[in-house]
Amino acid sequence: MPDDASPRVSTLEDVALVAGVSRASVSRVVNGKAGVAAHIVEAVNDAIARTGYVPNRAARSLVTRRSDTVLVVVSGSDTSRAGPWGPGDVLADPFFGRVAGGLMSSLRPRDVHPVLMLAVTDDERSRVLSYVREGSADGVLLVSAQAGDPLPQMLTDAGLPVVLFSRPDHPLPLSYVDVNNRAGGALAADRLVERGCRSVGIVTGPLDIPGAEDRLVGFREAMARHGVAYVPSAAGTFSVESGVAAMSTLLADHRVDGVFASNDNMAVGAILAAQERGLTVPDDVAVVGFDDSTAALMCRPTLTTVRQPIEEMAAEMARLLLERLDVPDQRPSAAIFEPALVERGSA
Amino acid sequence: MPDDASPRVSTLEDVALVAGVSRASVSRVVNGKAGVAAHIVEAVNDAIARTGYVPNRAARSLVTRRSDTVLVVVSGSDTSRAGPWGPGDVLADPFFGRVAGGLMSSLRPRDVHPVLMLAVTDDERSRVLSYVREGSADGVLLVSAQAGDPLPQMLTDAGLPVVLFSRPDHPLPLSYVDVNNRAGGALAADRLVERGCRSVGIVTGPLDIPGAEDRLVGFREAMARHGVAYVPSAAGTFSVESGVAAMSTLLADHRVDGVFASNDNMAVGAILAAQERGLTVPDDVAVVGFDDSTAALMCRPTLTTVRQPIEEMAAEMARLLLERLDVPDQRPSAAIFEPALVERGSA
DNA sequence: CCCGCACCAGAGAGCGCTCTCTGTGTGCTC
DNA sequence: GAGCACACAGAGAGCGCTCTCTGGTGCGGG
Repeated sequence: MPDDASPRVSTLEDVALVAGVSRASVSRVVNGKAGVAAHIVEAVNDAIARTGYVPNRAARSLVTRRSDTVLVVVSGSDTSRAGPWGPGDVLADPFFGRVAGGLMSSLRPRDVHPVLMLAVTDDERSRVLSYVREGSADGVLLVSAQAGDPLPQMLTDAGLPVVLFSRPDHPLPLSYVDVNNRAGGALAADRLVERGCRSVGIVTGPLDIPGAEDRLVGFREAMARHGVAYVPSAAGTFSVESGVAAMSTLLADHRVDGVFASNDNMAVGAILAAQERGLTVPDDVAVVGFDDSTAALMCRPTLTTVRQPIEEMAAEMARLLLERLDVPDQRPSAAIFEPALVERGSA
Repeated sequence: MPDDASPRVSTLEDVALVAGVSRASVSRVVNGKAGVAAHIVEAVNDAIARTGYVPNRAARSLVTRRSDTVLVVVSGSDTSRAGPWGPGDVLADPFFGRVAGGLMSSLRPRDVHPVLMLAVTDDERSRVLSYVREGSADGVLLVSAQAGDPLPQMLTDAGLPVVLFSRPDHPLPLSYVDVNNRAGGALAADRLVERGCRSVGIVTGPLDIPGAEDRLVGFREAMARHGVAYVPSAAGTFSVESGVAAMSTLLADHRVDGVFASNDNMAVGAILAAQERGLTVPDDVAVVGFDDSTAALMCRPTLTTVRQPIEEMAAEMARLLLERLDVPDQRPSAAIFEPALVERGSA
């Protein structure tokens, strides 16, 4: 530590001394407590300015038993969402950054700070528990990209405040935010039918992920409503390459003229695969994506896609946790967001 | 807090009581200090297991004056890197996630945790300073996407340990990691020339960003070496759309047959713009990108691009900070990584 | 005029931990 | 067998803060 200028950083005590009041009064002023005489407030603020006082968070946290910190856990196997960019892959998906941005918009006004943690191994999972047990964080915001993730269960068992992004894969007494995936699938189906597609297919995500399953179900239900009983499907892994592969089999086996891909990455892959076969999008085959991510504007034609308001969802997720921390004995609640179709060129 | 199961979380004292030793001994065992008799170690570990003891980080931090936490600051104006996805845009670029992943790979083994902070306003910048002043973080890892960012200066002035991603725009006594941008520009030039391009252009990033400037300089120098004195340029903002726009003017004004775009997003835009004009990539016009990001595989042809090892760079950045924290009186150092050309379809 | 009450500043304990310092027991040397 | 050094456990202070509790002051009412 560079102790050149300041041999020791100033404490409450120092401020009290300079202001000629007691530590308690300084504390009251610093924390904006009511019932302090104006002249004392002034003297203290003056002393604070003069000493450059900054309250020590560890000391405060020790007595208040609050860290004003939440743990943001990204829990997924390394290969589930993104490409071969090494460990920490999950983070390379812009999805993650958007979630982070949304979280921060709720956290910042409350002066709560997010600390990032990856949890793919068992060891890492137990570290998550320890971290909040040791009082380093007040709660957990969990973004799980993994099917059968034991972490939600572990956290509720431990009685720790947690909010999930996406519905957990089996019912648990905890809060989460999600998009109405069924409705999203229906939106895509309606669009494809409206365009006059006669033979539609779907590129799904990994079906052990509830959201991916729901999008499929919603899509199929809507197609059934339109009188189409059978919808061929091919599963992908949410990556561009998997979209290319899935689309290729769909095209080869079923000569589809309309496809719903369960996320934008795979939709981009689907467009690429179609074009490679000499097909024109959207005339020969229409493609609808899901997410409205940055990828939607990276392809031609640009992607018609089902938008999920990730930033807002993440913001709400943080808000739910904060609320839970303020009022501990709350029942868990779910916030479900309605998706919207964004019409661009591909369908 | 759900005090159902545990009325109070167990402390060192409790463990000491159970183990029948002193607090000091427990502390020694917990921290793996040498010189503790085997039977005591055993008794303590046993007691820890039985009580479910987890050390309180605030208390520890209060006395050690170490938080085992570093601040990861993303400092940039909201609009500099990514698209119109609202506030927190900077994070939507996969670039950020890759950096985060790289950082964590160095931080995790040392059990240091990253807390995330955005700094675009003055208020937020001063919060960064406060945060480490109040002992909440031991140092700062700064990813600045902004030209003329005052934060590096502020941090060095305050004498706080900081490491930058990318060379600061004016010389400062601090450590940073960067890629050899000049060499990267040269790699792109060599490739274009090698392909037989006779009229090359460059889509630059914002030229007040040192890295963008360096890529331009490196590219021009190499072209000069190949006997080409003049290289037309058009500036973009690192976004896909800006790449489309810049490429369009280059194509219209200079009929280029080879282009170097200063990042992959803009390179994708360049390909799109070329194809919109009925040109074939790479035959009519070759395109080289920079980064080797996820976008490189989202277009057809796939992107030939100058790879910068973002994860490794970020990992090194964290390592530099950790080192600086261990040995405070170190001179700042720079770690420059060599870029490499990744050959794919576009050039 | 004196008592009581409201209001607000100060004193002091203590949050859970680390770390220095002291004390004790052991094994060694002479 | 006495003295000494060494190894290791325990006692205790104190990190910077919050918060309860106490006590002093000034006012109004009886």
